[in-house]
Amino acid sequence: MPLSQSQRPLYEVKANLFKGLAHPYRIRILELLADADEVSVAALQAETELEASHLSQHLSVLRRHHLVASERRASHVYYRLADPRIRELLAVTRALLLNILSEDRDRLDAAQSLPAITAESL
Amino acid sequence: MPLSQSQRPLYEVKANLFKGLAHPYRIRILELLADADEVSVAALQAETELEASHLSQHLSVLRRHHLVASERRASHVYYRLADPRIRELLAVTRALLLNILSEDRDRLDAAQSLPAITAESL
DNA sequence: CCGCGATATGATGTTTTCATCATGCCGCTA
DNA sequence: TAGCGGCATGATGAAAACATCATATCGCGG
Repeated sequence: MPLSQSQRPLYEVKANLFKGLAHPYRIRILELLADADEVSVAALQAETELEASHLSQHLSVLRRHHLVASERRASHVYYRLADPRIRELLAVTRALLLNILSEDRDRLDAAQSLPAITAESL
Repeated sequence: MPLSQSQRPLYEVKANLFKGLAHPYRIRILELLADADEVSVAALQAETELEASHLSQHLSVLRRHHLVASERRASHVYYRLADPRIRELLAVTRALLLNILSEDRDRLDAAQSLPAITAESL
């Protein structure tokens, strides 16, 4: 029997959580859910333009990682974030990313202000 | 030419960041760095018990994702977090994880308080 | 200047994840 | 209850990430 999540070293569980987040479509899905509180699969499909079964697989990954919860009402299924802290996590990530990207841009700008590299300069 | 990070859709860049975090050893490394401000490769190797080149590859991944910065002094190389917000990100993640795990444990406890499943009961 | 300890890079086989397609299940409505 | 729309699951080939080993670089002491 594999170890249950709660008796594995915490850094493994953490890495596992990040694996759940490590795909562009899944980020998009989570951000849609973060903005809207509750979104139907049909709406997600419309927004993401993913093929139904492909979307469904990503939703399944998110469920497996306990990042989203789903509820069936009538013939539609609605998803929402499993925990409000996920919103917080996304927000911190965005802030971090903006820091990193702006430093990148600075480096890029600095590089571009240098003289161009030509065949002769080598 | 591939798109530079800063001109790609943000959700791709975000997913990419999470990919950088999506490995147990890399989490361990980041946590060691988060606690200590600056750690030499030799110390990281001692703590993680990784083979040198294996550790070095993970450090290289972390560098590529701009999560850590390194500096060589004398014959040793020292690593530190590239941005203080990474500490914040790890903290939020820990908090989120504890929420998720405690809910897991609740479900587990509830399940264990039910009568056992036996061959006869099926 | 040579060799050694410390770290990094490259190449390769293996495992994991992704994308796609086919198929299955469920609840609604005719 | 038959059939359809909405969603999920399973199987398969392709792509990416991982682990391991061999090799390369860099600084220092001898």
